[in-house]
Formats: sequence, structure tokens, C-alpha cells
Amino acid sequence: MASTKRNANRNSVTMHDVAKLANVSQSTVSRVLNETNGPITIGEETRQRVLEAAQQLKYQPNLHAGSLRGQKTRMIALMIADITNPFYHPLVRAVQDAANAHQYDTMIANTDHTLEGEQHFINSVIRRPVDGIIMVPYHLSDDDLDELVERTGSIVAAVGQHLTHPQVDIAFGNDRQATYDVVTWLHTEKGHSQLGFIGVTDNFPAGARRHKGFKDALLNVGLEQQAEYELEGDWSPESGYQAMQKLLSLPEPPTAVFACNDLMAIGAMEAIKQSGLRIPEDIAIVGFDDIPTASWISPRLSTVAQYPAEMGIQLAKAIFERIQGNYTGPSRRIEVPCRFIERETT
Amino acid sequence: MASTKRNANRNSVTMHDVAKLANVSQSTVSRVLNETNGPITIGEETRQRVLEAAQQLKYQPNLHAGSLRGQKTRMIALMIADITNPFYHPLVRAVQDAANAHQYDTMIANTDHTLEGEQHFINSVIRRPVDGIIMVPYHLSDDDLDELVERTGSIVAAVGQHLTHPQVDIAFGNDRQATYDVVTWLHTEKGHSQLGFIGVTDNFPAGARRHKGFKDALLNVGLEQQAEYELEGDWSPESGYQAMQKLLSLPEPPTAVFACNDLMAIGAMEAIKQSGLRIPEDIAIVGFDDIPTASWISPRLSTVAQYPAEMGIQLAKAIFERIQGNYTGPSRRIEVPCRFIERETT
DNA sequence: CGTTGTACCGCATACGTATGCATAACTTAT
DNA sequence: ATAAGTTATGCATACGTATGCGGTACAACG
Repeated sequence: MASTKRNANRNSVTMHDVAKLANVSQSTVSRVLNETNGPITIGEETRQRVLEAAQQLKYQPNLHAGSLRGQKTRMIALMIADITNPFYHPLVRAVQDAANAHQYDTMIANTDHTLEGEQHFINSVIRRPVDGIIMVPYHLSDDDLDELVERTGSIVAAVGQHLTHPQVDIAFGNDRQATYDVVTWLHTEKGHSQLGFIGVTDNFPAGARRHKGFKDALLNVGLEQQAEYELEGDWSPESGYQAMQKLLSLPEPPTAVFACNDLMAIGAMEAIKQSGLRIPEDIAIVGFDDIPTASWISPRLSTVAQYPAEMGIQLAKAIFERIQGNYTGPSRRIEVPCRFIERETT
Repeated sequence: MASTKRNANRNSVTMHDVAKLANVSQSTVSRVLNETNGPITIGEETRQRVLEAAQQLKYQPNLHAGSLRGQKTRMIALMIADITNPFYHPLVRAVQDAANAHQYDTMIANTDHTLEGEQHFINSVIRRPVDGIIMVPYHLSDDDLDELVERTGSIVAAVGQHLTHPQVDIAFGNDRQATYDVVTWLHTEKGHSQLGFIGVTDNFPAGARRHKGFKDALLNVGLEQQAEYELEGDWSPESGYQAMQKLLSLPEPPTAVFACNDLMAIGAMEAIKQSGLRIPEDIAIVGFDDIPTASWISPRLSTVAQYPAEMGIQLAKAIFERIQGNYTGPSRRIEVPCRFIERETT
């Protein structure tokens, strides 16, 4: 008779346990603990009994139950390409801090830049619905986003200029324009006429935009576009290293190289150093992102800064506004401008 | 009559939807989809009908339901100090990859090196139970771990030599010994007699261990221990920079400095460079961790490598073994040795 | 004293799933 | 032909919580 109803293998304390200890029903406990009890009133004396009992048992609500009932899950999901890439760290951090401030937990998934990874993530949040989703998709189309919001009913926000879903808030940098400006500057101000480009496959929208910025700039300043000066890496330092080696082996190597991210730029710098050439006297180089390392290495890397922390802050703000019902309007587009930071490699 | 039972605001497809379409009961759908139906058999024809219906509706199971029923949650939680610290990236990555391979999702929490952060995490996984927990605690004691396993019933594994809970698998590096060896080597092989130390408060067990390694080495080689040469930072480059400035302002600055992590070592290098002194000719420096940046900066940093990826792999292996019931024995202690990598700063 | 109102609280249900138990149809043995 | 066994399926329940609805007191009022 003194045996509790508590499940044998489960040792968590539930509302029933609190109810039993306080000599009330489970519903009363629920009403006391969630102040939001509508028209219902609870006697002050029992309220105290319940609160004491809850404290004594160290009661913590089971969030799985609420999630099942379609209440708030108190969880958001974050999809990025690779937690190892420094570009995402400020973004992740900003999102997590915002989540924390709202008493939310954060689920993080890596896609490894692959379409399969992104689709896997979608299935993931269909199986385990969350209140909000922040993503940095490389392959997903608006149709995919539509399926996502349709099937999950979650609030979704994303980084990516190319996306235009009516219910998805978007943050983006003006990277095409920034690339265009820097490349133009390399020619008109710095006098470079043989320019190299280390990019990625145009399947990545961000890569394609920067590639376009590069080509537009060449066109505009009247330089010829030469395929052998435009190489593809995979965002990693190693790939930048290899691409630079190819550029160096050309009969007439470039005197300035634009790399689509800092990691590849750093790899390229390593290749230049090993070849005995000097930076920037022999070859100038510009990166993209302004990761912390860019200002530590020697010479310090000139680069186009993006502000991923700002993106994270804005997107988190956007989804929590919607989650809490403080905003129900149409999709917002938030531009987070890039800015060129000249250091020692140009 | 053609109206579905489907909840208005919820547009997810459930087993009931599949059941209705296939003209069977929800239980039958469950049994078909989970092959594990014990002694029960299902007619081949209905099995096909169910599978088709599930595929047609793109059915995905709701994991919240299973979690509530005490089944597997298919989620693990990972607690680290700071996603921004490169030391954790390989560990995070390894854990996520292992989780992915098991069809698991990963929840990540930052503690910011604070006790409150760690306690907050514990409450988090009490509210939302997970199958497995991997953590890198700095403040939690064995008692705290005990409360954690007691109240959650989850499998727990941790990084930290000082922890000895009977049910918690532990990974650790031999960092005291490694520090001792390097400092001894700096004196006996490299001839340094004025040694500096940039550590952190001894409240961090890892910091305390390395501090002890440093002091033991001094003692062993017969050097005097001087408080003004042993400074405290907070793991960040900025704090290393400031500590080094203090060391440089001493009447007789050290000729070699041991920093408790690479980030502080890098900050210290910056201070040395700015003072006009040369590395390693005037001052040698050794870091700890071997983060990627260590081999990019100039001069390339000599450092004690830890292998966080290996730790992540081992711990993930350990918890999944237990989750799947393949191991039920006592706590295991996994040593992941450190190794000194000499580069250009010594 | 009977009626209505008010303050307080418990019962029952639903969320989506897994599973023990009952049940139906059909086969085989006696 | 009836009993027993086999095969195939549905019913009911529980997990922990929030909430509509109903019910008990007791006070106030006619």
C-alpha cells in the first residue's frame, strides 16, 4: 500500500508523484505549476502544499509529454554544413545563446555540404518536431523548404540570398557585390592584371554568386576571362593549397588571387610560401569570411568579412518573434552587409 | 465523412492515417513497420498494403511519442564548454558522426566553463531525457554525476581524469605527465632556466593537473618556484596576451613559456612579437592542444597534441555499446595519450 | 428552507506509439 | 462433426501532461 505507482525502470518524478504527496489531483498540480489556469482558481493553502511538494521532490516537467501533445517543444534545430568550419561558430554561438535565453535547447546537424545531409535533416525534424528551425542550406530549393514548413509546421529561417519562401525569414550577405568591388579594386587601385580565382563548384549558391562577382568585375574593367585561372576547391585549406599549386605552375602565374573563403586562402598562402614567393609583393591574396585565424597568421590575411554572429542573432530573433506570436507577417529579408578588411596580403 | 481525423493545426501524418488508407488498425501498421513483432505474424498481402500506404503518405514516426513511452529517444546530448574553442570541434564532430551512423540526433550545450552552465545542462536532460550523454565537465563532482545518472537513467560518459563514477565511462589524456616531460625537456635539453607558466585557475582540474606537472618538473630539475612567473588566464587568446605582457615586464623575463592551451599561447606570441623579441631565439613557447591554427601561424607553434577526435570516437563507442546493451559491465577508463609536437617555437 | 452563485477541485480525455490480450477465421486432427 | 490448434487482426491501455467539463461544498439571497 505504501508502494508508489512509480514505474520500476523509470525513476523520474511526475506530476502524479507531486499530486500524491500534496494530496491533490494531477490536474491541480498542473494548474498550480503553470500559472496560466484561465478562469480556474486554486486555494492558497493547497497551492502552497503543491509548491512545497514539487520542490521537495525536485519535480521537473517532462518535455517529451508536452511535445507530444503539440505544445511547445522548447527545442530548436540548427542545420549547418560543418561544425569544423570556423565561419559557423559565431552563428552557432549566437543561436545557442538566444535559445538559452528563451530556455530552449539546440539540436545541431552537419550536412557536410551534401544534398543527402540536408534531406536527412528534414526527415529528422519531421520525426522529431521542433518549434523553430534555422538552417544554412546549400542545395535545398524553395520547394524543399515548402515541404519542410508544410510537414513540420515549424517556424523556419535560413541563410541564403537565393531563397524566397513566403513564410521563411532570410538573412544574407551581399557577397556578389562585395566580390565585385574587391576584384575591381585589385585591378584599378592595386594594378593587378593577371587575376586568379579559387572557388568551388557553382552548385553552391554562395560559390556561384562570388564567381559571378569575379567574372562581372573582369568584364567591367576590360580583362579577359581565362578558364585556367579559375579553379575549384571544396572550401578546405588542402584544396586551396592544391589549387594554388596549379596556378603557380602556369606559365604566367597570377599576381593576385581571390579565394572564396579564408580556409582556401590560407591553404593557398602555404603553397605560395613554399614556392619561395613573397606575399603580397609577388602575389597578393584575398580571402572571404574573416575567420579569427585570418588575423593571426603571418602575413595577416586581407579578407571580406562576413558577420555570421549578426546573422545568427537576427535569425534567432526572427524565429522567436514568430514562435511567441509577436510577429505573424510575411517573410522578412535581412541583409547583413559584407565589408572588405585590408590587412597585409594585398 | 470524407473528412480525416487529422488534427486541424497539426498536419503530420500518423499511423492512424496509414491505417485508414490501408484498411487496417493502427496496431497492425505498427507491427508491419517495426519488424520486431515477436510471435505475431502478419499476412503478406496486408503487409504490402501497409507498406504502400506508408510510402504514399511519406509516413515518418513521431519520435516524441516513443520518447514519452520510455522507448529509445534516438537522441544524445553533448555538453562542452564552448563551441567556439577549436579543441572541441573534432570531439563534437566525432560524436555527431557516430550518432548519425546510429540514426541519432545530437543536442549540444555550452557551459561557458561555468558551474551554473553545467547544472543547467543537467536540468535540461532531466526535463528532456535522452539515451546517452557525453560531457566535458569542469566543475561537476562525482556526486553530481551520480544525481545525473540516478534521475535520468541515461548512459553517461565523460572526459576528465578526476572523475570516478562506477557507471560512467571516462576518457582522459595524461596531461600532467606530458606537461612534466616537456618542461623537463625545456630545461635539460634546451637549456632554459627561467621558465614562465600561463595557466588558469586551479578550479579547472585540467588546469590544475598541468600546473602540477609544471611545478613537479621545476622541483625535479632543481629550479626554484617563483610565483610571479606563474600567471592565470581564462583559456582565451586575449588573456594569454595580457599574461605575456606581465611576464615581459618582469626585470628578468622568462626565456621559455609554457601555456596551458594553444589559444593562450597564440595570444602570448602576439605579445612577444609586438615587443620586438624573436621566437624562439629570445623566448621559446609551448602550447597545449594542437589546434589547427597552431600549424598555420608563423612561427608554427610547438605544442602538446591532444586527440579530441579520438576521445569523441571512444566515448561515442562506449555509450552506444551500452545503449544497445552490448556492454553492461563496470565503468571503463580510456587513456588517450598526449604527444609533444616540436615545431618552430622551441 | 429552497434556490442560485461562487470558489475550489477531480475526472476524463487526447497527443502518437508499442504491446499484451482477446477474437475471428480457418485448418487440421480426432 | 466437434475439438484443438494456427494464423491474422483488432481492442485497449499506458507513457506524462494540459484542459474542458462536471461536481462538491458553502455562502448569500429570496
